[in-house]
Amino acid sequence: MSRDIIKDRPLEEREASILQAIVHDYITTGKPVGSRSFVQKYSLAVSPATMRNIMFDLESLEYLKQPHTSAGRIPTDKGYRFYVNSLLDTYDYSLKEKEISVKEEAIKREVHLDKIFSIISKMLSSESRYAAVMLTPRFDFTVVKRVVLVPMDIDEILFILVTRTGVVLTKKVTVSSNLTQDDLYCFSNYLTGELCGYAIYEIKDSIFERLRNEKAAINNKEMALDIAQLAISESEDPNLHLEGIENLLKIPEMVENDRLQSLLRIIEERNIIRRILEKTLEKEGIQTLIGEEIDEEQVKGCSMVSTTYKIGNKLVGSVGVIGPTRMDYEKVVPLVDYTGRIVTELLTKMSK
Amino acid sequence: MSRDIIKDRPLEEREASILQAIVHDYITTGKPVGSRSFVQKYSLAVSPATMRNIMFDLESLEYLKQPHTSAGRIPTDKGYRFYVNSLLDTYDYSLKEKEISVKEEAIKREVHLDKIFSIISKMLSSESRYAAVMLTPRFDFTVVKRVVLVPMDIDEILFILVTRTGVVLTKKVTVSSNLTQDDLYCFSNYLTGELCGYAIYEIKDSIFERLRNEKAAINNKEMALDIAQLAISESEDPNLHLEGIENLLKIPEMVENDRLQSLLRIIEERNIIRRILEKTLEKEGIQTLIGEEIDEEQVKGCSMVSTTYKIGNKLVGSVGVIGPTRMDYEKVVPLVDYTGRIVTELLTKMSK
DNA sequence: ATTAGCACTCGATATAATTGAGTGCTAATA
DNA sequence: TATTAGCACTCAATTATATCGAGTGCTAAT
Repeated sequence: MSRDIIKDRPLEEREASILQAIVHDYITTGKPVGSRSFVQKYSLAVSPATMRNIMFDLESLEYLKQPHTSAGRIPTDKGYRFYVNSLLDTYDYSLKEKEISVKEEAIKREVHLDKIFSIISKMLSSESRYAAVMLTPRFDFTVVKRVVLVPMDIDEILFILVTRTGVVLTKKVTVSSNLTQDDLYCFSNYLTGELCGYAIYEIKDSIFERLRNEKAAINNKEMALDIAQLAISESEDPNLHLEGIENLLKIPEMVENDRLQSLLRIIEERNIIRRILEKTLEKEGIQTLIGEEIDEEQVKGCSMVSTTYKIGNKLVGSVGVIGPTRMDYEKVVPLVDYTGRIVTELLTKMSK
Repeated sequence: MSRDIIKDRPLEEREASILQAIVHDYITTGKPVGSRSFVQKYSLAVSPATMRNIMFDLESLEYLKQPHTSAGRIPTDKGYRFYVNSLLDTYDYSLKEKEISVKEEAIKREVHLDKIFSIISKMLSSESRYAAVMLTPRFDFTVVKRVVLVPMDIDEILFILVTRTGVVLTKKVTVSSNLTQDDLYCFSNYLTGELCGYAIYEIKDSIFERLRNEKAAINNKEMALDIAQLAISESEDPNLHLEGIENLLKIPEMVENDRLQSLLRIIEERNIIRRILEKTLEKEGIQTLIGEEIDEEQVKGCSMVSTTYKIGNKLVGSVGVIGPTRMDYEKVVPLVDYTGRIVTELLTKMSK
């Protein structure tokens, strides 16, 4: 073993496996790992002194650190990173399939994406025992399939927009002039004809304008467009789900002193998480952000495991878990991966 | 002043006003109120000794208590109760109108009750700086106004049910046989005709059964009924909104040691709150539950201020605020009252 | 390269001392 | 009779001090 202090070199095999074990131990117990108790606990064939030497090396290489001089070692972000990377290399994702019971039947009949994503997030948070986060697809990107107007009252009509994914937008619109059933039927057909196949954002951006300048074959075209435009205008996308914060309150280290502040900011400033998740959209697949790798001043001592999901071949959102840096990655990583694939499958099936 | 220890007697005027002041002081500062500092702070024309005598009496009467022998006094539940009752007597609810800005425009076009109640709850929690709770009307009680079936795919149709309040239920239903536009139009009329005017629960309970045994004037009546029944079957009412728990995390006394457990239980076991709120439905108007008056073992050190709201003349739900016993009742009571009236107004308007 | 031995560190825990805002009681006063 | 001044007492909170033990780094022997 080289006692030379080199800041960066590949780990020897033994070092690597010991580092793994240390990180694992710390994740499960939460107590700094000391040399003596460690060799004892795992009945290792080395003396505490040797272990100390190894640990010293790992500390020089910045995989471990000591909370204070006379304490055991805990992983640094780099240590966690090493651990997680090994996991990622070796993991067999094909397992785990049955662990979650997705309420597919209920989801199949649901037409509000928000509800669906709520169900998924709740599932993920309760399964992981951390907080689940989910960035939902921008509604603006979904493609219109059909528009239906339904009379509700003498001066109110219901605007229904069905998208290609099966998601439905419904809004009430108040109109001044009296419209007959036939008028509405005619409007519906006109709007469906003109808007079908376009994404919401295209419609907002240019289609409306074009249609207004066009000559149409129906009476009262203006009114039909007014109705549609009003209903679509503020198609809010809250597009961030955050579920199961209560789980984080059960983790002692998250509640302690200043860490609670991090937590509060996460809850309140949802934009922080949104920003983080949006960044993960740049690359497909599972991603882990450990401690300081989360590049937000406000958030300290947290990690995030997330993955992207797709509709067909297009990345549309991501879903993941937020928890303390000392997170059970071994359990969470495959869980998140699995969830991502479920969502992809679900959405893709819907949009066919 | 009678130094006799009588367990219950009406308070003298001075005692009452001092009790008021003590409770108020404790609510704002959170520190036990001591005799010396109290007379000092408010430049009262009595000596600390006199104040001690009065406080002693108030303690004998169980309006105040001492956290420990050599500390100042804090209110008991009975003390808070006295304070709140005086507030209720004297309050001028007519103020406060403009303090909240209700996003009426957005709400008007919203057809999903859940969304509307979400907005209201969020408003209430951010305005009160405590957690808002809201029990929504049972969807089962709402009355059907119209049913519309819309084709979505070759084997999928969209079931839309408009209720008298303007709330819309939408569900996807998969059908085996091919249905034409005309079929659906016919179904829609049939279902509207038969179900209109009935409440969902009636339909579930008996109407379906009756219709199945009846001879109908349309083809494929069975299929129409199947569709409707499937869509309505699990008309979930999550019917409890809980918003702004993060506010409670900012209150030191809620985070401390065991109190956090109460909080966690509130979040996780939503049934607790549901139970409490359901009880408030028995009586119209504002209600306050202080400390132990909340008859749930799990919840300690919390108070709830709630009020009922109506559709027309019928009590349908309640809305309120949960916070620490040391809550700013003076602010919260009229706020909750106002919110309740807003909701009543809103719903009543919708259902006309 | 490994290990035994040993002095040293320092957080955690326990114990004692100090402080200060509070009390109750009593006797004098308005 | 109600109020007040005076005084001894209480006790949580703070500060100071001692002890313990699991941990370390270093050195010399294996």
